[in-house]
Amino acid sequence: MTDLPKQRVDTPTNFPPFEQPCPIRDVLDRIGDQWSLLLLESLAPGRKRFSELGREIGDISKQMLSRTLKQLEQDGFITRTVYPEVPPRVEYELTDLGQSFRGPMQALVQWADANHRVIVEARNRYRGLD
Amino acid sequence: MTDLPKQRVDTPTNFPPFEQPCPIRDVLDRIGDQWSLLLLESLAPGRKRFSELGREIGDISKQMLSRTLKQLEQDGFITRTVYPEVPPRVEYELTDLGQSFRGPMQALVQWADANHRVIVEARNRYRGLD
DNA sequence: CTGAATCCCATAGGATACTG
DNA sequence: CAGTATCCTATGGGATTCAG
Repeated sequence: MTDLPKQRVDTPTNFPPFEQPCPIRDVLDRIGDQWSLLLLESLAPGRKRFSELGREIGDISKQMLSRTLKQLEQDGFITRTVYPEVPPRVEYELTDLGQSFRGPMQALVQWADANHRVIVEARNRYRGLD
Repeated sequence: MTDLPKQRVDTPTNFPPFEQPCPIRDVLDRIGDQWSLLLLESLAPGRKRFSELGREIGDISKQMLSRTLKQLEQDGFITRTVYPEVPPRVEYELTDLGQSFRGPMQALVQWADANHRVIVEARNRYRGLD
């Protein structure tokens, strides 16, 4: 029984609460994990099957691959199609929602790619003046 | 002594490794945490001080506020200015790098805002067919 | 092959108390 | 006010094993 993660309405903490649970945070909490973005990227070219995704990502465990795909399916980013064959085959594919996400995702990816160098330099500079 | 997080080159796992440590992942690992994006958003309008940010975010602990700001500073997203006054005042402000990040960030935020409803519906639909 | 279940550890992140 | 240090819990996520 996978009880879905509750919405963080619990402990207020030492700063006075301010905004209601916002959509941004809700979305980011889901696709902000270690693998979601990578998987959506991998699925961008087209439908792929389980192990194919595993190979492409490289260092993801089967467990996390499975979990993350399920999350993405639940949230409506991808579809999961099972082919009742002898060695089972399952294919994943972006939904319209998933496709529509490619825009902002690409913006992010491109920015990261373009600015990675600057960031690394900043880190090194920071370390330098310890 | 805050030893910086190492680069995940350790255990290969059960899938054969595939890509070298990529910039995307490196960047996302940093701004993909629970608070970075929120803070960058908060700082978008202009420079703000520590407690001001804390109040705006609402449910962030002082500790995480401090840590996250330091991370963002290290990576060159923001600057930290200390005013040697009686009650100390510290202000944070986006750097050029931080500013340049607003583009992709806004894309993401707007998408999240626009599609949150659809996602929530997808989740509920999924729960329905248990 | 595609997962689910179990075990286990490392880390994120909150609470609190203390400092300059 | 703006942090830092300490402690502690919850969660993320890998490894391994089991199942259809």
